[in-house]
Amino acid sequence: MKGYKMGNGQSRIQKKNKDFIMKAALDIFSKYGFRGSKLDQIAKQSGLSKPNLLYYFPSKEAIHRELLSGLLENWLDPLRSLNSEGDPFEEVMGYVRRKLYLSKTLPKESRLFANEILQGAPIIKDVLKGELKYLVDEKTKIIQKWSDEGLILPIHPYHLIFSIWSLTQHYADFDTQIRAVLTNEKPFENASVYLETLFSRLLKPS
Amino acid sequence: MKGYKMGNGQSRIQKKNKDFIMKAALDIFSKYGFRGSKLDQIAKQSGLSKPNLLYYFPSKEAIHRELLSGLLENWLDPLRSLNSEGDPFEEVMGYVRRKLYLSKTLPKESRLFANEILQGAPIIKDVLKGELKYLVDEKTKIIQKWSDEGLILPIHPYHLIFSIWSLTQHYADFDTQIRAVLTNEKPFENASVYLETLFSRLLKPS
DNA sequence: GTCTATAGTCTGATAGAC
DNA sequence: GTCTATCAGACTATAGAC
Repeated sequence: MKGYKMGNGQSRIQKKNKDFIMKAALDIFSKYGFRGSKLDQIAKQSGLSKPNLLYYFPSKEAIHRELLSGLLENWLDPLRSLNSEGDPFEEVMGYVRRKLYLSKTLPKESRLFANEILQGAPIIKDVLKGELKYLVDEKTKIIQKWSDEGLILPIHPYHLIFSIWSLTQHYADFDTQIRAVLTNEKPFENASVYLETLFSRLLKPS
Repeated sequence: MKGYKMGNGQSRIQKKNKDFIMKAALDIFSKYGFRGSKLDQIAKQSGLSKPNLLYYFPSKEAIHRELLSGLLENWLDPLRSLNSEGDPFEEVMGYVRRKLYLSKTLPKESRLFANEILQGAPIIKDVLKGELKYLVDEKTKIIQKWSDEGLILPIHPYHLIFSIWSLTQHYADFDTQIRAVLTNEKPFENASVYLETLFSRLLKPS
């Protein structure tokens, strides 16, 4: 086994250590943002020494960029699969469910994204104005059509998308506040039921 | 006029400089969080020298704490005035309108709050678990009663509050993302109409 | 009250032994 | 590949002149 290389030219150990670093970096960057995060913390959290971090990555910024770019695909995919051929309400609700699932399973990634946006999106601004805007423009056309045809209630398609983003991501991003208020409940389980009701009343023709 | 003191023992100039500092600090802290913000930036932004900042405030942390505590009253008040004697839908909608107005007029304060929550609320956790939780517990009882009596549609009162928080604050906190997608629109004006529709369909008995 | 100068600490990154 | 040692710059905060 010794000397065995992975497909991308990295040994098992290299891959494992890179994973440790990425996991630790996600912990720290998602909490404190880029400038508030220190390599010392990430080193400690990952169990590696600070110079060793910089053996695997050229700089602090490189770690941060790699985290963000790994995140973006995950973030855009749920909207991509909204299908113009499907049942209108189920398609929108499917998007809601996928976004809520992301918030539940990847809350730190959600907070990393939130931190980036709060700072004015210095790194991903181009993606937002390009790929994201293009995707939203496409999908809102579909929603507008459904709305015009009476398959769902009349709705502002862009703000519908924004409300899906806000309602689902809130459970990850403001987790601390929600748990401070809800002491005896599992937030995500009731959120799931609540959002079904909300979007049903918002969109289903009666 | 020379030597005139304000009621709290501060001269006009002192008050004015403190204001400059607080305004600059809000700009910086709301973007980068506490640890990501540097006194140099705040000094430059406020037009004062760095040692002069520390003449008015004992430390960087003191500036941050004063910003947060000044914010909290603003943040809790809109919920406080939800009145059990009023018209149920109008009372909830009034809360939505007040929160959206805060997001529109104080977006930086909203992002300062978001940053504090993302970091696990190290400073205001006690307020969240105390004052905020108490307030939410009280108001959700009122909403539950309205719901039980059929004055509004059946609803999970806590998640209704969360959805009001998320939908209104999103327009301030994720402003960068929204403006990247919506290039030809004034977000807050359409948000106002959209949220009227959303909460009307969600709550009004038909 | 405001400044320059600087103390003392922290931070990202590098050098070099093993 | 990983470590110890350390550099150069940045950071919060203080001292002391004016």
